[in-house]
Amino acid sequence: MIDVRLLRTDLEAVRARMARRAKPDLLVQLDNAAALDGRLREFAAERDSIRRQVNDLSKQVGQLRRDGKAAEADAAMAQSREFGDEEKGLAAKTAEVEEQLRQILLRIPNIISDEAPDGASDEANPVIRVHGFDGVAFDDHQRVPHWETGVALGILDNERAAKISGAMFTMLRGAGATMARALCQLALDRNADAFEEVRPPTLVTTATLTSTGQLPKFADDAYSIERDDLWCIPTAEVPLTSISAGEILDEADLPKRFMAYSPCYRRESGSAGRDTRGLLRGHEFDKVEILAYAAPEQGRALLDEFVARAAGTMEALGLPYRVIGICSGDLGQSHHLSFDIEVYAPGCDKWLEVSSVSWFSDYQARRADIRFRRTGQKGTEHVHTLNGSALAVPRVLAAILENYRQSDGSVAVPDVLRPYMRGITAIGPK
RNA sequence: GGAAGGAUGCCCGAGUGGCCGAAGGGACACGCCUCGAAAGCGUGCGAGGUUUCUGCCUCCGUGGGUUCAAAUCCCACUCCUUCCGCCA
Repeated sequence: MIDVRLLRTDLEAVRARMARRAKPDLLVQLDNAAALDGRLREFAAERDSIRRQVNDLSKQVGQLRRDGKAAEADAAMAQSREFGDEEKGLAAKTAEVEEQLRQILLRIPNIISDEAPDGASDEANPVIRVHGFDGVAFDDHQRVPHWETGVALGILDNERAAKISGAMFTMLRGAGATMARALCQLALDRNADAFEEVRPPTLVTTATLTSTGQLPKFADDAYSIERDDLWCIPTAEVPLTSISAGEILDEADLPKRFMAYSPCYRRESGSAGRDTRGLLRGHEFDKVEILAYAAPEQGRALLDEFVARAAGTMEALGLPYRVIGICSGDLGQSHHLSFDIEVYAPGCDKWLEVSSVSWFSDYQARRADIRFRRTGQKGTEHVHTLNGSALAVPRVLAAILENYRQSDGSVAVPDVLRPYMRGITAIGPK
């Protein structure tokens, strides 16, 4: 959530920056929030003054009792009781307005970085750079979609996945399953130099899913386990971000970095019928996520580092990729500045989004209440959070099945994966 | 699932209605001492809000309640520990 204080000190500036998201209703919500915040401050001042009088009178009652002045003590008690009643009425009004403000604030998106390009939708996202694609010719044997190759080689069995779990679930078999696991291992190993590996819970509380921004607005996108009031994580970003929820960190410990392999669960409620074939979009998939808590001034450089790490892994895998800048109209609710990495899959002739790397400024940290203290200084500030996919398995796997398909129909295993694949160098028909 | 005990500041820990935002210790910071360090001594040391008048308000797991007054009493919940049951 954004800092309410900005609405008091700089409402016009916030409005101007929020306008770039091209959602007119947002500006109305900003005004509403500012107004509610103003009322709340009046209530607070009033309450403080009542509390003060009650506190004073209560102290007097104690003293008067000790001095044996019963009549005066009773008078003070009566007076204090009146203040108490007044306070109760005020507290009820305050609670109501607080809740109204909270509900609005939870739905107001993050302030966009000035660096994010203007644009209405993903179609306006600029290509920042392309690697391994320009001028490269793809052979006919690479122009086979992975769902055909996968079935032919017996490593992709979505038909049975559907029998087991329904549509949009995938099942990898044999060398396909091995390669999926190898990709995770590769991504973890490539980032182990700087990130602590975590194996987090993948079922989380409502509070945890709210901290990262999925709730309350995007409840339909997540699987919920109502009986136990738990949610399936859509990404390891969710539990990793909440590791230090409610904690105050030392500046010296920043940036604090975590990485995690986890399954990810998504209802894909808004995308029924899109990319349903093969491995492009499933309800459950594996991903390795990298994440950092940072001091604000560290954020921008870390964002570049994260992009470089994700891109470096694609390069190591020998996949053509490009880096995309996310424009103002396409930036997610919690995002301050983001880049996507897409790999080219010649078989389906598509650029597949395999990584999204984002800087959230203090938006998530404020929701999760993660702060840090600067060395030798009093007070605290919210940290900045960043995260990105180090590697999203299914689409990378799809890209490998297409880019590495040989003329005989087999698929060569990229060199960097071979150590993780029990010596398999190529996947041939069974 | 059943039973018992517990949750206090960065950590440990005292505190069963007013004099408690909270003893004491540790850690940490600064100063003294020292060639330097350790030890000693002194000072400081939770967070947030409001204000700038260093005053006021809030926070002792969370949420409610009782009271003139709650860390302290009552209720509910959450989490932790131990034991039993169950079970990978």
